[in-house]
Amino acid sequence: MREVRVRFAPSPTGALHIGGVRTALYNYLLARKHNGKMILRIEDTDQNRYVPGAEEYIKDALKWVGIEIDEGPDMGGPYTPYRQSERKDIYAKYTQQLLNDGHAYYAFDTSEELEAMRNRLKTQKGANPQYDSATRMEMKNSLTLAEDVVNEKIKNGEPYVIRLKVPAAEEVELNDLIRGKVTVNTSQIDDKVLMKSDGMPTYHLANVVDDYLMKISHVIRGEEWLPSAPLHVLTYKFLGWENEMPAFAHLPLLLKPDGKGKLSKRDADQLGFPIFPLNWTDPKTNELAEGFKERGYLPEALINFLAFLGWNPGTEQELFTLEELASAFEIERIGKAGAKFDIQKANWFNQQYLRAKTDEQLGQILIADLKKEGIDCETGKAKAIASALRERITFPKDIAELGKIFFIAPTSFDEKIASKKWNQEAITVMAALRDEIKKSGSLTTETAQTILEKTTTQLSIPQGKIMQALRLALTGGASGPDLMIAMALLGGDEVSARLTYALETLGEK
RNA sequence: GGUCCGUUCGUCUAGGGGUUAGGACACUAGAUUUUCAUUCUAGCAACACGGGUUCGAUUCCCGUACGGACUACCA
Repeated sequence: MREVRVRFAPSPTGALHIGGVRTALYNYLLARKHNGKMILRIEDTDQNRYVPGAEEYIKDALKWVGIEIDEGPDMGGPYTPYRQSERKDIYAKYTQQLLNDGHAYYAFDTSEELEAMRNRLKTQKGANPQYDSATRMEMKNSLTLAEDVVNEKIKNGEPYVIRLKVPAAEEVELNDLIRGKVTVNTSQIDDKVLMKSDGMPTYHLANVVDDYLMKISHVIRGEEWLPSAPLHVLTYKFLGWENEMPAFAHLPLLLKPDGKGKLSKRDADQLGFPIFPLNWTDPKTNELAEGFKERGYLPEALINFLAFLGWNPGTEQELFTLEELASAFEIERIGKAGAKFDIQKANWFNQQYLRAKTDEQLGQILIADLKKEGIDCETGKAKAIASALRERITFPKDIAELGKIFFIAPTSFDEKIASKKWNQEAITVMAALRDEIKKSGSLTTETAQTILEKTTTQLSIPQGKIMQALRLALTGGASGPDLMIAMALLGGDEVSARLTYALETLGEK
């Protein structure tokens, strides 16, 4: 088998979509599995859609999820440059070859003329409204115009494009690694523009030329390319590269969670989850789209989740590191059908990976988040809080959100719980408990438990009846970590102060 | 409209001519946790439809339906 060389070839037209991240991931996994190379190629041949900052964003996003690039615009490589706008003369050379061999031709039709042709054909039953073997002889091109007229037009600087001369009726076969044999008749393919009037190649030409020159072994890309893949095969043939043609694998699309159709930013916004890996500010609208990173998703969780959207190892293992994914990955195990994007599963992965962190790591997250709110927390305490909270967090920010109660006393109380649980019994116990705690000095998980037991037995009130009232008094809410641990973390003084405040505020009603 | 691609629980999927069609997320219930969460156990729940082929089809073939992609001097 030849050296595995794959490429991720995004267009810098905006933020990298989550689907693009998955495409990059599958490419990367194949490269890693076979000790091959991962190439980043920037496909910036459309000057109208170019968005400043997009290329940087793409690189940052790949870096964040852990996809490493072996060759690309920044680090270079044996087939430099890796930005298509810098390869114009290369494309010109091969376009000329195609022209010389009679596989391509000049076309001078204006956009109005093209539109008129399409409109005319649309009304005819059975006709494809496209520039192809059936229509090209009616158009203005080097096939219909005399040679000297063509030369004259070019000399005068008239705008022209170069089109591929697709044969009339041939079966073009393509063996897709995911879909198997795909056959298309050339009568369905139009004479695609290879070179635009601004001298830039189109995707169809640039992608074939670059994949060949960069010795790409596998083209793994989205399903939206499947219909034009036969055209690319044809181009390889015309260029004489049929034997070096890469293998193709067209990935199923990522679909919207509800309903039908492919996942769009709109759907994500509506359902309240990100679609870009990192924060992205649209330079046109100045609108900020929050990224998975900023939303609290761990890169390893996102990757694991994404990998399973359309692929699975065939075993029952669900949690995979990037390295494990790479060794388990097989193109043949990629599914054919589109996968709906289920953010709940992503959340579950995130929870799994977050919990796998140590108390130290979680404690550091807590310290950093608290600092933003002007709260200082020493590492020992942070670790203890993290340990108490670790089972109840999905996102890193949850630690500080839940842990805040250890630093900020409640100023208000959940009314529902108060009306249900703050009764005479509770008040009696709370008051007694406060007095006991005041006397006892320091508080540990064990002493808190002992004091609570002692107090409730003395008053002969079952503990279970007042636990929620106690939590309410201490935290203002109805849920949280183990109460004894919470009391020890708070310390005797703070506990009695909070009990006093609760007794005063909630009163006897 | 045309071309191409697809269709197993609500979702991600395993499987594959004879299976109690398996797992995970979500959901529901019970246990544990003197609360909540966690954890554990159980439950709910799927082969789009119609024809073939076959002793037998969810699996193979053909249609139909539905869905998607493409149909630009965008990628």
